[in-house]
Amino acid sequence: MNYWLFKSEPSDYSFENFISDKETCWEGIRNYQARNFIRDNIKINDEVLFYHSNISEPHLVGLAKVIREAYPDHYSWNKEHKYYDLKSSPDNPRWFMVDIKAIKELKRIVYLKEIKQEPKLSKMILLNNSRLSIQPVKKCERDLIIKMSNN
DNA sequence: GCCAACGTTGGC
DNA sequence: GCCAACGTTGGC
Repeated sequence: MNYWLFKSEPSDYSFENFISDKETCWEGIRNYQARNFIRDNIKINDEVLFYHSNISEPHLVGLAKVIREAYPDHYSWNKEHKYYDLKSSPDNPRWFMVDIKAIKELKRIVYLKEIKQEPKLSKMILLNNSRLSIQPVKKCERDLIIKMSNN
């Protein structure tokens, strides 16, 4: 099993929204690196750490798991939709998505500030490529974050 | 709201 | 294939 971090702007889609939906498709990824993770690496039952970005105190808020592997992001050929991309089509989809299911809120929110203060987490992509919205997390990193959320 | 970092686009 | 211009992300 692999671990991932998914970012979401809470004004757009918060973990609370996700909990009430129970499940969601992760549409709208329009970055090739993130797309490749979705298409090639994210597998059923992988765990997802849900991150709230672009707010005053960015933080990890909850856990989810993957319930459906890559399939074409059909919003990409919907002209009405904000995620429309004219170079994507049903015959030749450029963008993909997965479905995830909410597991639970973390017992306690873990702030970006705390992650920055923990030397063992200094290699996290979160701290080194702040723009990647889907990123792999090492098991040891994930375990430490869970431990922090339990304290 | 600002702006640094960085990915993408497109002219050459 | 280079690289300037541009757009977006996301921390602050």
